[in-house]
Amino acid sequence: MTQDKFIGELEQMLLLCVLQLKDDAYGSQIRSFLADKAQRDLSIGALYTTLERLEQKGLLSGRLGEATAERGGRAKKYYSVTGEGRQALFRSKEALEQLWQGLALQLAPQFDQGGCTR
Amino acid sequence: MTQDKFIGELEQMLLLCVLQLKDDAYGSQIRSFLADKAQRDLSIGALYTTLERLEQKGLLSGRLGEATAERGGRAKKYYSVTGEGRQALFRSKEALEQLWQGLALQLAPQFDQGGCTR
DNA sequence: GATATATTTACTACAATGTAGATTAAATGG
DNA sequence: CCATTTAATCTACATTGTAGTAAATATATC
Repeated sequence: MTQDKFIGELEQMLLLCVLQLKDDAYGSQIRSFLADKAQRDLSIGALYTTLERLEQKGLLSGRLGEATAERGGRAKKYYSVTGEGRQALFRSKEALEQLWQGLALQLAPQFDQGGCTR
Repeated sequence: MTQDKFIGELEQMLLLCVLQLKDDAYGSQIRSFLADKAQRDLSIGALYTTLERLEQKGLLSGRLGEATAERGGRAKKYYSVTGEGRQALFRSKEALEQLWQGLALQLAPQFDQGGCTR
């Protein structure tokens, strides 16, 4: 076993969302944030399933919030990234950066498709 | 359907390896490159399966090389990244960068674990 | 205070990706 | 030709990604 396993891309993204949202990181906020910043629209189910898995793996920790909702609704579950989660994120970032090394420029000029070819 | 689907992290990495290796991008080279640059060791099977899928999705294109091996051995299959592949890579990079935005610094100071807690 | 309604999480099932071990293919050297 | 080397394919299963539906729980209303 490689011991330090890699995390999936969506998992990475959700960890980052939680970090960014700080004290306001719960389900629907996270979902909106992801859609807004990364143009990635998840269904409710997809979101919570992944959040749950991250918690089980110890990369996120969740605690139920008080019943302080303005309107109605069930209690929110607030998430925060654990030390292990931060480490996982950092490793993924490093790996990707190594592979992108010196490649950014060669990529852009090739973007000439996108529909109309004539 | 969201039309522009996201690719997995390993898929990203393999596409990047192929770009980096240019005219020398075939199985075992890619595998070595990945292990070297990103500390990610794949089994032979894991590698080729993913390469094959990328080809099927049109993100990679492969062509069999001549029988120019120095020693013995089967013909190599050389890969190159298609325009669609470059586009997919670019999108993933953009999304991740958006989410990392302004976060890099807050991460480093937290790296104090790693074994001894006392 | 019973019930409609809003907000949020949990459950269930399936598709796509990630992973590896064993096998096959094809070339060279003796 | 047979052992050896190099490389790719096959088969099977684990992990992640995804979504639809249901359940929980608060407020509003009459």
